[in-house]
Amino acid sequence: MFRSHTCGELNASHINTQVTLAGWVHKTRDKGFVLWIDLRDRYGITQLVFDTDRTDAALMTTARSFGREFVIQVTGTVIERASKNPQIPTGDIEILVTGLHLLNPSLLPPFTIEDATDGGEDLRMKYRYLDIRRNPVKENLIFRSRVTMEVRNYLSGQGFIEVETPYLIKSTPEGARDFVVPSRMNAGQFYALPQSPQTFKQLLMVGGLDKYFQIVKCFRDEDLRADRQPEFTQIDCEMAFVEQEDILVVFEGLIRHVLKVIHGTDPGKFPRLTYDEAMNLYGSDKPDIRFGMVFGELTAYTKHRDFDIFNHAEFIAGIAVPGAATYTRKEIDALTDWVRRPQVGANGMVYVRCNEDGSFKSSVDKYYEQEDFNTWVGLTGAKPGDLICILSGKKASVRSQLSALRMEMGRRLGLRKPGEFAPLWVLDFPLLELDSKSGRYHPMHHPFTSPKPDQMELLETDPEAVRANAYDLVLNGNEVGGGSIRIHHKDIQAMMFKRLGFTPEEARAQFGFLMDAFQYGAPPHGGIAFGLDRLVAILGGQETIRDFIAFPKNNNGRDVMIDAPAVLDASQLKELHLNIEIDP
RNA sequence: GGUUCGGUAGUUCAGUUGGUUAGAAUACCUGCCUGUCACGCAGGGGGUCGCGGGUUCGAGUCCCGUCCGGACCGCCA
Repeated sequence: MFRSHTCGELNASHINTQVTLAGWVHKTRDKGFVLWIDLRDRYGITQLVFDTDRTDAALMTTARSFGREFVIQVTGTVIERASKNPQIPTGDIEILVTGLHLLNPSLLPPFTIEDATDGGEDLRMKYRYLDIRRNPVKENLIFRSRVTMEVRNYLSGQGFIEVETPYLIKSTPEGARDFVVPSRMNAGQFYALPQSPQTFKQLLMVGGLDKYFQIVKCFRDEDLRADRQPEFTQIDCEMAFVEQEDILVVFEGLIRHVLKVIHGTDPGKFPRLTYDEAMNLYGSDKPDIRFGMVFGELTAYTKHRDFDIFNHAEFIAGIAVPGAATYTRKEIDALTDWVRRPQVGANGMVYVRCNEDGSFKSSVDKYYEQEDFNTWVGLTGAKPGDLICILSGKKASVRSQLSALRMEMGRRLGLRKPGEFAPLWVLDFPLLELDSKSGRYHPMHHPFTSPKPDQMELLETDPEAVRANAYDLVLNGNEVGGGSIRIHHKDIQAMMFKRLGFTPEEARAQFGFLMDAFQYGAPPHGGIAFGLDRLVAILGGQETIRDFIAFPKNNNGRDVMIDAPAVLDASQLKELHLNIEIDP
């Protein structure tokens, strides 16, 4: 028996029992006459004690020789501490050690194994196995496991079955870039790793499985972010014989179940906004609705004076930042610089200070009258003490810039509270987007998404006006899930590919298997997929998903621990029929 | 592809206008310490200032290039 107890479970009720523990030497405190070792494992820390009165001298010498992160096994008696530590669960007791066994020594770790480690990100990733010993990372991984378990519990309870779909599939030029895998047995041919199991789950519906889910790795060869990894996990779901409302109800239930079990909270029925409403109110299709600052559109109320910038702008909108009227000129200038950064891209910012006495101070005082400001106050919902920030320009640009400003001010004012969860559905997404570079339409969700039934003919006359049976689940300003009711008729799917610029031959080559399947009694179906990494990070109140992934990749898609990706040796390349030339 | 911040002791960082022997904290080592738990006290070791080039009497500091890391824009059906 390696251990009789863990390092987290002993307390006063165990006093006088003989125990065997195993774990890592977390910290040693040597007072000369007495020596303590904090022994750590996954479950907690238990204090070992050695002293000159009660401990064999040789044993004490051995204990002194142990360094940080040595793995040891100890036997001893649980005794009451002379001075207790109320900070930790095991703080009432300690182990008077009678036997000591070194299981494995350790090199000195390159950073401290503590909650507030001195290690930087890069170093922690290189020695991730040490990083995982730290509470914050360990707790996140345990948290993820709990969330995943609850997802399985809920979906299983709803009659879903988990089916695995293949990882080695076929590349398609649509959407994100594929990771590809060369085929040794088929010279010159490549598999692609799935960006999602989309077509397979639809085929499972044709197969009659009715309610499917899978917690599955997906792969996208695109640039990374704090909340984006090249391989990530989705909760992938599909149902047959459903319409949109059925999906919303089932998966709203999933999120509410998880929130209830994990956090003991229930946000109630989720609010719903159409895409158009979300864009008008928040300038974003994934608004954080934990706070207000909704957009006031001022375009029609700014054109009657001599202010050229507004007179020439396509779109003018403002938000009322609560309590920010006290901002100094310097602070407002800094804010203006912030929105002018290339990442935001505004040309400038007009402000109106709404003073407590009802007067206004604005950067456009010489062009506009008090009555104009009163109109703007009405449109933005500003209160005395607020600062109205106004951006102007192209409609799409102003929306994204003002949304960025809104999120930033929400953050600065502490309105984006980590423990608060504000989910909502965003519905009725546009089916298609015009790609300005290629001049082609591409699907906003994916090419299997069904248009609203009454808008089929618009597909030819006004494609951008067509709305889809597509929906996103948004949580605290993040898209955590998205899905749609799919096309299940071959003819409609063919028409969609045509609209997207596929020739019939291309459509057949890439998705013939799907359209064939649709001819054999495909049921109406739809589904949704949740980004598990992001969902877990948000539920855990954190911004970055990396510490919810055991072995994440860095900004450049590298695993710095195993040093991947790496070059292949010549024999391996030959076997794969590959001849590599690197672009200079 | 781009913007931006950073790279100095094992680690996290400071380093002024370019000027003496590059500092602090922490970690580590040694000694002391009768109840610690962020233990304390005294002492000690520890540096190719990412790399290459340039300017200069003199470069951690300025310039150019490059590599590495973080955040972001594009991208992510």
